[in-house]
Amino acid sequence: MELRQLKSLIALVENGYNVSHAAARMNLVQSAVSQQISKLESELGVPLFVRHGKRLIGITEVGQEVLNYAYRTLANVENIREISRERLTQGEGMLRIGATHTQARYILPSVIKQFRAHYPDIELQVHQGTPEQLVEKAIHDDVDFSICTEALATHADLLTIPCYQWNRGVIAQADNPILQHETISLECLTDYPIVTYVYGFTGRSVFTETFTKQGLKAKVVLSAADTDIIKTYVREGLGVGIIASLAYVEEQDSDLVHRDLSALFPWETTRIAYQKDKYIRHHQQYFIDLFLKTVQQQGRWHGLLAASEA
Amino acid sequence: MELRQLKSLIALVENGYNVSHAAARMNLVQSAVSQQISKLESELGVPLFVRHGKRLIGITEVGQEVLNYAYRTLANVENIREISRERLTQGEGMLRIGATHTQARYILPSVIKQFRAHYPDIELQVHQGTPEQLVEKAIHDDVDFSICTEALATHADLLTIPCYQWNRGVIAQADNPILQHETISLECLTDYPIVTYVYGFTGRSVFTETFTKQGLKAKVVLSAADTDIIKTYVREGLGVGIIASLAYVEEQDSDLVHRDLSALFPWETTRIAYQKDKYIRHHQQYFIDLFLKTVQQQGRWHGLLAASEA
DNA sequence: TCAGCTTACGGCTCACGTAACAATA
DNA sequence: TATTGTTACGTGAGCCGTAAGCTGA
Repeated sequence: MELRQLKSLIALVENGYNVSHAAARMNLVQSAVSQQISKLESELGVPLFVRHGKRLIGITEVGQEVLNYAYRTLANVENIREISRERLTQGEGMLRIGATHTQARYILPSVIKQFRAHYPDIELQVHQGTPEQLVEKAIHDDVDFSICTEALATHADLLTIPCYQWNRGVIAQADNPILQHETISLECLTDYPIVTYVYGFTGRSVFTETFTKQGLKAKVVLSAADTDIIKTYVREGLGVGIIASLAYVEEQDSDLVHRDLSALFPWETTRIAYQKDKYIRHHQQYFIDLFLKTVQQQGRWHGLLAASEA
Repeated sequence: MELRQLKSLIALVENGYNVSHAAARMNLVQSAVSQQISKLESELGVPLFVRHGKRLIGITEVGQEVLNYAYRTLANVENIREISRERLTQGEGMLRIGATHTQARYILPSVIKQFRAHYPDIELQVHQGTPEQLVEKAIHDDVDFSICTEALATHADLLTIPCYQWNRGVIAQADNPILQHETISLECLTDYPIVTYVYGFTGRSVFTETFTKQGLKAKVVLSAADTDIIKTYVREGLGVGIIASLAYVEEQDSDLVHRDLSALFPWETTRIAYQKDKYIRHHQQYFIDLFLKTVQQQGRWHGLLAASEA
C-alpha cells in the first residue's frame, strides 16, 4: 500500500467520484488515478467504489471505513511534516485562534499580551465567527484551535478542553426600575424589554430555554452578536441588557449597573477545541497553557470539572 | 514522504540504530535503508538520528516525535488492511483473548459459549498470563484484547473499558472458628492463617494495602496465582482463603462456606483493554458487547461508573 | 583491522503520460 | 455526441543491489 493510493482515494471522494476532477486536483492525468485505485482495490481484494458500468457513482461500506483511516493516515504524515517544520521555524510562524467576539474582546487580550512577550515573532491571527463557523474552521484546519461555548459537542473529530465557566448578568441604566428589586427573578425579567445575544451566540439558546422551562417568555426587543452593541442599546434606553458577566468592565461601564444573575441560569462552559489528531506545536501548546492558567487565576471556574474529553 | 521511509525509521530504532540489522530485518541491504533515511531527513530538513561520525548512536528529540507518528501512521495502514481482510473473511478468523486465570475460569465460559453459537467458525484462543504479561500482549498485538484488573493504568497506548466490579470473600471449611464471628473484621482476619493470591494477581496489592492502612498485617501462609489452588489448600486445612467472590461457585464448592467481605476492601474494576488505534473487527466488537451485556445481566456492577477512558 | 555507514553506479521496477478504446448519459 | 473510465504501451524517475570509499572502535 502506498500513500499515493490513499491520496487518490480521498481526492476521488472529495471530487464527487469523478476520476478526471480528482486527477486534475492532484496534478495528474485520469489514467494515473485510475491505476492507483485499481491497485489499491486489488491489493485489498475488495471494491471500494460502487460502479455503474465503468462510471464511479459512490463508495462502498468498506470503502467508507478505509476512507476514514486514509484520512487519519495522511493526517499523521502531515503531523510528521509539522514536527520538523516546528523545529526549523521555532519561534516563527503563526498562531491562528478562532474566537467569538466576546472571547476576542474580553478574555483574549490579557492572554495575547503575555503570549506576545514570550513569542514576539509569531504572527497572531484572531479569526472571528459564529460558533458554528469556528467549529468548521477548527475541523478544516483554517485555525489552529477555536475557543467557544456552543456547537462543540457535535463533532467527533474535535478534542475539547474545558477552560472556564461563566454566567449572565443584567446591565441597566442606573435609574432603571429593575434595579429596585432586591433580587431579580426570571418572572421579574419578563416585565422588562431585554437586549441580549442572537441565537447561536454566547449561550442564547440556553437563555431562551431557561425561560421556556418555567413556562415564561422573555421580551427580547433586540438581539445582537456582540456585547458592545448590546451595551450601546442599553445606553440608548432600549431596555435592560443580559450579557455574559465577564463582559461587564467596571472601569469602562461605570455608567451602567451590573447585577449578577448566576442563580437564574445554568453555568456555561467555554472550551478550546482542536482536531483530535493534530500535532500541537510548542507555541500552540504554550498559548493553550497560558490561556488555562490565566482564566484559572481569574477564578473563572465554577463547580466541578467533569472529565469530558472523548 | 513514503511509508517505506517510516518503516526504515522504525526498523532502525527497533534494531538499536544498527542500519545493517534493520536492513536485514526488512530484507534489504544496508544501503537501501541508508538511502531511505537520508531521503527522509533531507525532506524534513532535520536530523532524526544522533551520529558519531557515520555511526548512528541514538535518536534526536525530533526523531522521537516523528517516530511516534510513524508508528501511528503504519498502524493506520495496518488497520486499512484489516478492514478489507474483515470483509473477505467474515465469520472466519480468530479471536485472541488475553485473560487471567480467574477470568478464564469463572467469567469467560458463559460468554464464550454464547459467542460460539453466533460465530461457530471463529477460532478462539484464550491466552493466560499475569496482568503485566496481558498488558504487554495487548500492546504488541499478541492478543486482540486483554481482560484484567491490574496494571492497566500504566500504558497510554491502551484504551480500557470498565466492565464489572468485584470484591472479596472469605472461604473456609465449615468447622473453622472464623465462621463463628457474626461479622468479620480486618482485625479478626489477622488472627487466622490466610491463603490468597500472589502479588500482581487479582487485587493482591490492594488486599495488602488495606491491612497496612489500618496498621495491620495479614498472616498470609500461602499465596497462589489462581483460585483453584487456593481452594485446594483451604480444603487441606492450611487456613482460610480470601478470594474474589465471583470465584466461589455454590454447586462445586458446597463443602466450603463463603462469607462476603465487600465491606472491608475496596471494589476492584475489571476492564477490557486494547490498543487505542486498533481497528476492531465485527466479531471482536461482538465479543466485547456480549461480555459487557453478560456481566451487566449478572449484576456485577457496584457503584457508579467513573468516566475513565483516556 | 574490522565493523559499519555513505556514496557511486547500474539494472529494473513501476508510476505517469499519451493515446486508443469502451461505455454511459 | 460528449463525457468519463479503462487498457495498452513507452519513457523516465527512483529504488534496490553491488561495490568501492570512509571512519571510528
